[in-house]
Amino acid sequence: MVIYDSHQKEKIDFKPLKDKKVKIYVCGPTVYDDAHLGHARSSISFDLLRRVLETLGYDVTFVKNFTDIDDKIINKINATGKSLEEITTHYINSYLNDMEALNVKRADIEPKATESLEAMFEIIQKLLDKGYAYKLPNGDIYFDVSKDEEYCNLSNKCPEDEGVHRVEVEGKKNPQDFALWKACKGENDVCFDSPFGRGRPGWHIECSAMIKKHIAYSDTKYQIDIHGGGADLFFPHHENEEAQTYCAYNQHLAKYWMHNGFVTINGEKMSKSLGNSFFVKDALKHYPGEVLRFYLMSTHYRAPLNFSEEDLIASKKRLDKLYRLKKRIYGITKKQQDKEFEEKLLEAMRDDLNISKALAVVDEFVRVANENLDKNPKDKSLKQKIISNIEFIDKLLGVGGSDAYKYFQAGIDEDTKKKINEMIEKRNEAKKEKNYELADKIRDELQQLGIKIQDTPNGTVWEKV
RNA sequence: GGCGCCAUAGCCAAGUGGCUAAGGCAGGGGCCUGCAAAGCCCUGAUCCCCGGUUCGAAUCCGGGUGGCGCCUCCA
Repeated sequence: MVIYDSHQKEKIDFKPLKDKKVKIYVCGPTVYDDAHLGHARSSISFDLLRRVLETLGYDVTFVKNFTDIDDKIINKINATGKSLEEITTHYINSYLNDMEALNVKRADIEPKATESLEAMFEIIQKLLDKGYAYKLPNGDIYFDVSKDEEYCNLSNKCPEDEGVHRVEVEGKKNPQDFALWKACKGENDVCFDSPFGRGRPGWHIECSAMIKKHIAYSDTKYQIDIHGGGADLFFPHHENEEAQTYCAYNQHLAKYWMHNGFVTINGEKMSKSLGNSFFVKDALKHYPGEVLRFYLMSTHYRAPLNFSEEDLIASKKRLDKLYRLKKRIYGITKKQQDKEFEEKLLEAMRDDLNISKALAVVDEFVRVANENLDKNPKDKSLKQKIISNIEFIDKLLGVGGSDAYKYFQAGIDEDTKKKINEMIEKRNEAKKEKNYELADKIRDELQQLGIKIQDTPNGTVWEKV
């Protein structure tokens, strides 16, 4: 496996810290709102990584956190009058539902920040003891970047002079210093007890703590193998995580850093502050999760993906072809492994998740399979290989696993299905009597209902347009 | 202002020094079909511009132009 490391800025051979074990931590969402397509893409990107590693035989431990305490959540509490728990539980469930629809595997561990406070206290205490952190008179605790010689080596993105904006707080030693602990700010704040007084954690400390608590090695140069997240998290979030962990434990945080590119709309980053968010749950009203997944993963994970419905439709047509092939071999249950195909697909994906190459391999497989089925419609061995290959595609890429008929008939209720079948029956009778005028009329009627039919050797089948 | 990323056919998108620049969508032609649909076959770009390195560059270097991101919460 070769992956692109954001820190070294090049593709490098992946070698786990220990044996065949791989520990991955991905920054999950802050749960104050529904997931948008950007969350979906990030999730799918790292889901692909996980699937490839697992298929390669690695023993993967995958952790994705929920940030369930932060300013936006507090704002929501104050705006709605609901409790923290109510709000975060609601959005966590919503997120998990969306990701399930996108066929993203659940993480092995899904820690919440509010349940990892002890681990944060430990890090903060160590940083205070070692002189890497200082407490202000108001109770806030800051990380002192000037004490960390390695600060900024990870992302290399620290501004030398004044940045455009920065959180200004009275008493901070350096503008770049960031909060480890924020003292309670009054009635409308959400606060927890701590050895440093009541307050709440800074954002960056949460991830360092959850990593330490759940998966970190303590006897290696790095705590985990891979740390992932959106490209916007590289600086300052990941830089700060690394600084805290390194200064507290004298271990680097992760051996490999991976960052996914953004989903953009009209070329601009999709984000809540820009007001151009596109929620997953809304997209799911119009397109099946699998179609959405296929579209979002069809651009390499590091490149930006400019969302367009036109491209999504084009992408769906590509997936349709896989399912039409699957329909052609419907009913076959025996499998015959096709090692050559699996190796080809895997080879593409193990090159830093080269999805374009992988999908080209899938396209070629579909084309050749159709060609061979045209020539030898009864070739059992061929059909068994096709079944096996589609299963492998599902395992590795997370698409193609649905029932082929249901895929094309999604969103059509039973009554309508019955009606469609009756019309097709009538048309077939008309065809038998060579009453093509009537047959064509029925076909037109179906077309008007949004139903496209195909006469095949196995009878007439239909699809929702 | 600091630090980065990107620019390949109508659209999406691989390729990072060398056979005829992958693949998909759309378009055109054909086979198949009662006609369709589906499927299959054929069909398209010299790679943003200028200069350089090299026997040889879309691929490396320099300079432009254009787009985007991070530096503030953010996947």
